[in-house]
Amino acid sequence: MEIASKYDPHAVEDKWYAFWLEKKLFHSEPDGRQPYTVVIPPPNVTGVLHMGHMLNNTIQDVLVRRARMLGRNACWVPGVDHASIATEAKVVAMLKERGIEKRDLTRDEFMKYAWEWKEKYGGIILQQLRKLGAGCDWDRTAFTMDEVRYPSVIKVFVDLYRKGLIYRGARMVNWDPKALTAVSDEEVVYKESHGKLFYLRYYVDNGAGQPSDKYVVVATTRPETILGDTAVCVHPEDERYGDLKGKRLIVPLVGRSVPVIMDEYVDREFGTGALKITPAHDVNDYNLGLKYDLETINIFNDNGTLNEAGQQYAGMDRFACRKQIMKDLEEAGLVEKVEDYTNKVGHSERTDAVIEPKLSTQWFLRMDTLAPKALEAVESGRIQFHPEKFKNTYRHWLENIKDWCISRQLWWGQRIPAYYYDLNGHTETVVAESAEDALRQAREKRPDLQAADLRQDEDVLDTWFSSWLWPMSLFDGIRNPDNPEIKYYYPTADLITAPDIIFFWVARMIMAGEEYMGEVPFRHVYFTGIVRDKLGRKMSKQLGNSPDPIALMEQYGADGVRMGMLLTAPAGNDLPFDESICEQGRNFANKIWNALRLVKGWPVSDELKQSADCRVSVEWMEQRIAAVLEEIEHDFDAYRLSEALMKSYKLVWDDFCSWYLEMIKPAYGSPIDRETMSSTLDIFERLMCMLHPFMPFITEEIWHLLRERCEHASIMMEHMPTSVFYDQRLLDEFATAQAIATGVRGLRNSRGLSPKEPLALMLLKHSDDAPQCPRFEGIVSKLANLSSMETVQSKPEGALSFMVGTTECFVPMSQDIDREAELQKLQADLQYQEGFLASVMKKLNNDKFVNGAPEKVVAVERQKRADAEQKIEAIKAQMAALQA
RNA sequence: GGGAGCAUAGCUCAGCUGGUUCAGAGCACCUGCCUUACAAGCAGGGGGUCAUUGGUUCGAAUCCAAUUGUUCCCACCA
Repeated sequence: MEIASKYDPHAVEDKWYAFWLEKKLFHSEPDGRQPYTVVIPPPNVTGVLHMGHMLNNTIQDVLVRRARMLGRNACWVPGVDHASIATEAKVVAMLKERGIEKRDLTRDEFMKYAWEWKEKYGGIILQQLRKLGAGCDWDRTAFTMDEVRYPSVIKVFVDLYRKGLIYRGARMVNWDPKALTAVSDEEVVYKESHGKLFYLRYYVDNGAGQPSDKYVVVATTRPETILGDTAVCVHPEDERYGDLKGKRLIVPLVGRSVPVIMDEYVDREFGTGALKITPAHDVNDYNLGLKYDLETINIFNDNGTLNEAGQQYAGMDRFACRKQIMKDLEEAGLVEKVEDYTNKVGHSERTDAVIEPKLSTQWFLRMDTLAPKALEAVESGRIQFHPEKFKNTYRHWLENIKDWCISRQLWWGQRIPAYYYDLNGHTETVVAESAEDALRQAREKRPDLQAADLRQDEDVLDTWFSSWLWPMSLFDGIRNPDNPEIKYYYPTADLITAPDIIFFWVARMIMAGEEYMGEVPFRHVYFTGIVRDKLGRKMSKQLGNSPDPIALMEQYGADGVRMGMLLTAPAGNDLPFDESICEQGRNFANKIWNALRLVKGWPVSDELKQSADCRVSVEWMEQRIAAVLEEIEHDFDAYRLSEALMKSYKLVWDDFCSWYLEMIKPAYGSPIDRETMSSTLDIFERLMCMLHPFMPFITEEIWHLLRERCEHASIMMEHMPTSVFYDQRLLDEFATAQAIATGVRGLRNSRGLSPKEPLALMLLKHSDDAPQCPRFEGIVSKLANLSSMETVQSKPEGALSFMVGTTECFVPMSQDIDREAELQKLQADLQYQEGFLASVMKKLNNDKFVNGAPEKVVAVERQKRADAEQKIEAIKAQMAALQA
């Protein structure tokens, strides 16, 4: 069989992914096995694959493939999120390009366009995940607005409303004037902004609503909001303003007379210590407004322009108005001074528009009963976070949680199932799963009501209000809580997500799970890090610093990219991404490939009997695998995936390729015996199984090339090797053999001796220490190219030496050796050993140590002393021999 | 302003309940090799006062405190 010397992932990857799909190997149905369920964090339907997805989904795939090979019924459910704001923004932009304005469309017309857009462009990311090798059960692909998920969301809304957990209220919300919707606190990003602090004069009311000659200076960053001022506040203990008590002030330009209120909220140190109060446009002012029963004057339209309350400024944009009003204030002589000022201004995460605090009617979900349960689930350990440090963040948030604003002023999403109608001149509300149901309910109060008299709420629900149900709604557990699927697959096993959505999503899923299933939605949460560029910056479209994952996989192979990313990404640690890490993955794939070439290139002989060297080599490799498996299992238990991968990597590259294959390798052209070959294929297979979760494609390919397989066979369905008892003494013995071989190679290297020239090796036998690797002597001879290996009673003349432990090893030289160089080496060695001995002696001469430390520790130190003394003696003897 | 985390080799990180896993790994680097599996490779090698300063202890990378630096989260004083 002719096998190319370089591994080519392209054909291999496409071939096997198609095979897995065709054989439906990712598909799961409930059965008698223990389930292992993972739900994908649903990417935005508008999304395209980025590096964060790569990392996140690779981890999920590793866990799912491993669980399946460990005999569990693995089910990884994929899906996408409708992403209200992001998608609606895209559709609006698309329509705009076609000359259509959203405001000219009816809701139904708009939704038709939106669904068309979704069908055409949505979910590209799911296709891209296939390239990565993601073994999702595609038959279960879900969408947060599909025919199962949509009604589930509505059902939950109605239910929570009936339980009294959902209410409608006037609240100060974060208004996005561009998207024309309220956004949650979590969707506001504060950015440093260089602005001005304006000092304005508020004249004291003379009692008749006219300015007197006295004035108070008030500092503000937003002079345009004076139009909505309804009070000025000072600290009650501020002597500067003591005489203002009970007075009124005239708002500059506006001419309105407003009261002076006194409240400790005011920071006397800031500005002038006098604060203007605009209850409609500032959260804190709003609260003060409530406290002092102040008038609320809303001066803005929803799009951020001034409304009629803005008087002569009506219709202007808020920022244009700010300039104009400053000009007018200057002209009126009402400006005391202007300072440069840097503060943080809230921006909309989605549209980047400056957030406008706005008083509006929104729907809220109460958190006071839901939050404590979610906190308990994590505190009690029913859910474990990896790494654990995120518990702190989680706790802090839940302990200070505010009610969740769940309404959004958009069309793309689940429309809030609240209906309004007139009853005796005021508006009544009914909440119901359908219009028919709402009508039925409403008729109980107003029997003559017609369907056309009911008006459904215009708003939709926050997208997270659908995603928080994801682990349940995927199995239709909301509508049919007793169905066999939800009973089998819930709770899911592991959730893999990024820490930035711990509040948006993780905490809320826990709440929903507790509320609707009475059980947590998952047992473990694995938080990935954030993928950054080499400079430590977050990857973003704007910076253009994000590599195209598809192109990367083209270049390095999906396995290479997966391996490279995982190797450098311990849980919770940010990943500074550099293409070179993919190179390491690609190189590893190539290494495995070439190991296959070597093994498959050997002719096999049935006559040849297995040599003792080969037998012990096989034995060693098997023991070694068992030992590493034990470590890897611990790593997986602790979710240390990168450690597990690194150990697998070294097992294959170092132990298997660099040692084992060299040990059993027949002389060129000679055959290998059947038994060793067969064991080697077994070992190779086992290694491929171990690697398969990390590198699914190449392992499947090689597994098929190693032996004839039946048409339906796949490595995916093989059993993952598990650790068994292993003989540590054999492993130790081999470590000694390795040390000897390495010592000889080092000697050759430093003295420029050819590896082709066979050398004789002598081990100096001390009193009763036998040669330390009896079973591997033949192998050492082969690996180090020794002509002989013997134990001697005394030091040979004219030999180079090195030490393995306390055993001196000699290689006699025919030609003269460079005495000067050898002496120098020995001298350095001597110095080190003497220093080491001194540090040991310091301890042993310390009575407190000898008496205070455990017997075992002291014994170890004594052994160290003995070893060091022996080594020093040996070195000195060698030096003496050289100088003789 | 409040809170949490981190600081070990050039880079990314291990290092569990203080003591032979105590100073480690991978990559990068240096030297020598195109040795018929692999130069995407082989063999060998150098490199760290474990951020700083104190403390506890017979003994500290490991425990405690302070300092410095750094990251993240929360709040958002107009």
